[in-house]
Amino acid sequence: MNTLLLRCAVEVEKTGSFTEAANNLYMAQPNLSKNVKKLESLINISIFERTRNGVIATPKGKEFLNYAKNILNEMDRLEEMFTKTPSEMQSLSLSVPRASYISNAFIQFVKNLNFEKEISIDYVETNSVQTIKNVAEGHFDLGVIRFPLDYQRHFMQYLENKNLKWETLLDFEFVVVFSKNHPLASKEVIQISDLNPYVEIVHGDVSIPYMDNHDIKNTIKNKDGKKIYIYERGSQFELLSQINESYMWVSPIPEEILIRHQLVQKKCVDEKHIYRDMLIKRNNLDVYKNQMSKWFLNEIEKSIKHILS
DNA sequence: GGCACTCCAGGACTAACAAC
DNA sequence: GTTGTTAGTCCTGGAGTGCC
Repeated sequence: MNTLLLRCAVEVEKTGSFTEAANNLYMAQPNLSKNVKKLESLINISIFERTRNGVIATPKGKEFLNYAKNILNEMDRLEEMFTKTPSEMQSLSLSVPRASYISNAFIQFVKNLNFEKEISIDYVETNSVQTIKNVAEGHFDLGVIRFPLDYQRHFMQYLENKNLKWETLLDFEFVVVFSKNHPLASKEVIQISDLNPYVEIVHGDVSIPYMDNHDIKNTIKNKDGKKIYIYERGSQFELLSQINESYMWVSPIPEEILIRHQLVQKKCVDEKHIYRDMLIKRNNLDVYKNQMSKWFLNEIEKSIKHILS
């Protein structure tokens, strides 16, 4: 008995056809047929019941094939462990919202990479609808989307239509962030009306499934106020730290970033909307098999614990 | 019933390789 | 170089299914 015979039998069970299994294994059908027969004579059982519409495994055959699959998996793991070369590519692509705790996790993730090996990482910050598109179309491995819980139904329907899986990362209330020199910086209790005299910095490409831009802008609080729309996160911190009259609604920011940019964040007593950050992935992609994904998600978890502590 | 199609299996043959 | 073994292909046959 050898692993080739086992692979033949396992492939036949997988496809339910000698012909298809032979194609998949790049061998002629008669040879595959002989290999399976040889295996059956070696173990003295019939692994398959041959029918006109293909083959099905017998009860004994199923039992045998389960052992065979375990052996082949172990063989593959063994081979993988000892044939990986130092040049093996570390690759991951992420499409995420503009969130400091996520970028912090990303930095920690990158710090842990092996710089001796090849690296190919894509990290894009964009809106939730674009992230869903990026992941659904296979351009990115993982995505994180953000939406107000009021719009959960829209997003769930959209994710289902795109055949994506999801899991919740974090529910939170937006906090308001501004310069430590902002007139409100010393105020203990902030109300939404306190912000009216000041300039709000807003991400300009907010998007909600099944809603057009006009509808979305109508949902934004303080819609008649003073606004600066930005499309990348670097400018946001520069504006907030340099323009003392500016403020922004954000997810909770890690303390070290606030210190670095000389910012303060405060809860607003009358802001009660809950937002949700959600991890999304394609149905056919088992990201937990991907070591890189695991590392990144581990850093996200740590980052979330950090901002909640 | 006849025919075409599909699937599996067996026989004949070939090529590569190791042992002597 | 010869022989035996192994693993592969090609050709073909048997048998079931679907269609007319």
